[in-house]
Amino acid sequence: MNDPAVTTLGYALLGLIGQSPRSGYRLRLVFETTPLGTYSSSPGSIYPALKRLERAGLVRREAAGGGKPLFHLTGTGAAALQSWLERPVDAEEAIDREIALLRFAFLEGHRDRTLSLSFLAGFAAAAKGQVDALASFLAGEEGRALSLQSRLAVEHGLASARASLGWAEQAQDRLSAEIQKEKVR
Amino acid sequence: MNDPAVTTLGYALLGLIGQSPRSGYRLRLVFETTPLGTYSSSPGSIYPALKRLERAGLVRREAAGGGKPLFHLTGTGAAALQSWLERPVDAEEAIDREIALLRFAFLEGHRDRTLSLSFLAGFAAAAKGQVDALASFLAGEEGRALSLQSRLAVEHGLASARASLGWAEQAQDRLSAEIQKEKVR
DNA sequence: CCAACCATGTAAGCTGTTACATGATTGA
DNA sequence: TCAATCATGTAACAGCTTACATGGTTGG
Repeated sequence: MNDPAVTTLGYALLGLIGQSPRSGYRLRLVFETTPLGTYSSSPGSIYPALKRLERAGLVRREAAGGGKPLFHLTGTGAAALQSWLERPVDAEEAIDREIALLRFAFLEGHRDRTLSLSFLAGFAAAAKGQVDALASFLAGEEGRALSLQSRLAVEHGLASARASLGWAEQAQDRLSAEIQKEKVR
Repeated sequence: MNDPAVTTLGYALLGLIGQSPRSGYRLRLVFETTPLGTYSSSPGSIYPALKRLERAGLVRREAAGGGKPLFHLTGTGAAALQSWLERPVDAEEAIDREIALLRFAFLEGHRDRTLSLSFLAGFAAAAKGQVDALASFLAGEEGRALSLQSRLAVEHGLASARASLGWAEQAQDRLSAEIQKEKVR
């Protein structure tokens, strides 16, 4: 993590709050009702995480017009989110692709769509790296010594990395197309 | 987990020890040099995990012929491993497929290959369930409201689940073929 | 009025991470 | 002899999970 004090759950919260200010409960519901639920979560993790973000000065509770207080990003919080979003895709993220995908989803908040495109390029490169690494592991000495089922298990990783690679290429096309349409309009 | 006291790392260790007795250091090296490294690890997690398994009576240190002591499975340990391996693939494992794959790799230890085949059938069904869930999420109200990038992020999950499904079908064929060959021989 | 949902928390326990510590053995 | 690798740990810290606790509001 860029900011050592912020976990993946913390960044997910920052990203959601960045989309629109919400209460703790609303944030919890997002995790409960969307595929974002992978970053899990129960009151026992979300509320303390929000408190940490608050203590770190990344979010602020603000009650607008007599309603319940909602969480808003502070300047520092927006900057922390931004720098997390712009981090290059590393090898770790090529293996555990969910975190990278989370970043991709939140990258949409930015006007500058080229950020998303370069993210996809980096993601594709990382996926390709994983494909190559697994393929050469299978072709190498250790790989050839594997039993059928261990080999199949590794091949699953390979198939999964290939799927990610294919997805990234297609996503680049679709995003470019959308950018073109926006230019024309 | 079946046994509440055993984590994924614990089962990975049980599986490896079940393949062949090893020292703590050898076990660590496996994690450092193979794709199993996803279940991570540093001395600070492996040694305490081994100690827990020992305390729980699932493994035993045994020094054969004056060498360094190696970890062996106890009867209880072998039973715990077995029941973990035979657990049906649930929805959670369909999302986070790595744990399921770990079980698949270790299932090879069993003579009875039909266990592996039924595992693959269950895995395929779970993957299909994920595919359907994500597809209907995208087709539903919430899905249609998604921005392009959020939609693409979910589609990545879909592509990944489809890859798993395809892999499982192919794996079933290859495993069946191998079983046929064994019968003939 | 009562159930369901809104809304926010705390506490115990456990596991994993990082970093540090220690000593034996082996090869150049 | 000195560095690398073998080999096994401990300690501090932090985060997540589960379970429990509390009270307001709304609809049938």
